[in-house]
Amino acid sequence: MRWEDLDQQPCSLARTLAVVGDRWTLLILRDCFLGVRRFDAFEQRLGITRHVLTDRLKKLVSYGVLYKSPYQERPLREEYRLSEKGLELHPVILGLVGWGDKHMSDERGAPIIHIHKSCGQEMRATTHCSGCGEAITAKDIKVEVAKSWQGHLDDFLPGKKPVTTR
Amino acid sequence: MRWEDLDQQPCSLARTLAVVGDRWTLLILRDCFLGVRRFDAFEQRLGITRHVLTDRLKKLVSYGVLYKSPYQERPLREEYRLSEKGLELHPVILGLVGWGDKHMSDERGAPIIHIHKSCGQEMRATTHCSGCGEAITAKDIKVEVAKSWQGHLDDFLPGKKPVTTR
DNA sequence: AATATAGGTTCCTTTTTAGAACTTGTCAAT
DNA sequence: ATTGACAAGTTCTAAAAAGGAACCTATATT
Repeated sequence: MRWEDLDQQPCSLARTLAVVGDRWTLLILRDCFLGVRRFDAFEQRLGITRHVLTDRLKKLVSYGVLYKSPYQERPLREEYRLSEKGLELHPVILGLVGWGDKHMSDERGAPIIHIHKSCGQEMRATTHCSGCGEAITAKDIKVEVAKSWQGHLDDFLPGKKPVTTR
Repeated sequence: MRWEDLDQQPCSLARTLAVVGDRWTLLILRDCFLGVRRFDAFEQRLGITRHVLTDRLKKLVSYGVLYKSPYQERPLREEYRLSEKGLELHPVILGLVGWGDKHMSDERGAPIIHIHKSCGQEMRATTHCSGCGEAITAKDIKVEVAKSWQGHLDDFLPGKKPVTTR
């Protein structure tokens, strides 16, 4: 599979990765969520090369995750801000941070804490079913091909029981 | 910043990306969650080159996200399975899929649906505060440096109010 | 006239990835 | 006994992406 075809794949995960699935994009978005908006600020904080940064910002703008907003004229200078679509990536960031807090921390623990403004508590993100509101884990979910895709995706879900050769 | 240093960064997002932040790893993990376990199955489903697949599987095993489990001897054959640590990446996958379902679908809608086994309903994932249980969005959260890191991370959070030059 | 600033672009080198062929141990068929 | 198939790799070369440094443009400041 070539990378440029990823956003045409019949899989929402693949299509999302076409936008955020490279080496740098999620780090750029992390900084966006922390309030970073300017080219040189991203460059200095991330140690990314200018060439790659230009390319990633362009891509994020073209997908509508960020938008450019002028903060001065003469000479025109623009900053990059999260769109509504971009803000909706926050659960992904929280998920990655939460896993890292738990599994990748050293003896000093998590470097950053998240405070839920409305209840004031330090929080981690938990994932719930939109239907019943209950918290879920991987084993609580099963997947099926959507009706509108049946017949076009038959080989996507592997056989339920992987064949054990003996 | 070089990629190999990412898992030493004082940021849980960066450390998680050291494990899953490259072009292919999350697609491999998607297939793991769908029940794929064998080298050649990953290869055929993803169209990934064998060289890169070998490397990514090795890395995932070394980080404890997958483990190898023999399914035959003579010749020894092993399959790759999600560890508990790997299963805990499910919220990340659900977050990415959910965003793609909403923002990257074509006219046929989401290809795959998720069913919450215990309530039987088709679901999307929602993200909640572990403290009060309420659903949250990006704007409901603020971040702070953890006490154990104060003094070592002062420049990580940018100034609250980005300086507007005019 | 020289310097600084923000946001790039260009050029060259190094690292990754793609694509295809080759390897190894075992079994089944000719 | 030889040939072929299978699973899970490894090894090669070529192409694509990323790293690193210098250069560019418009404006404002010294």
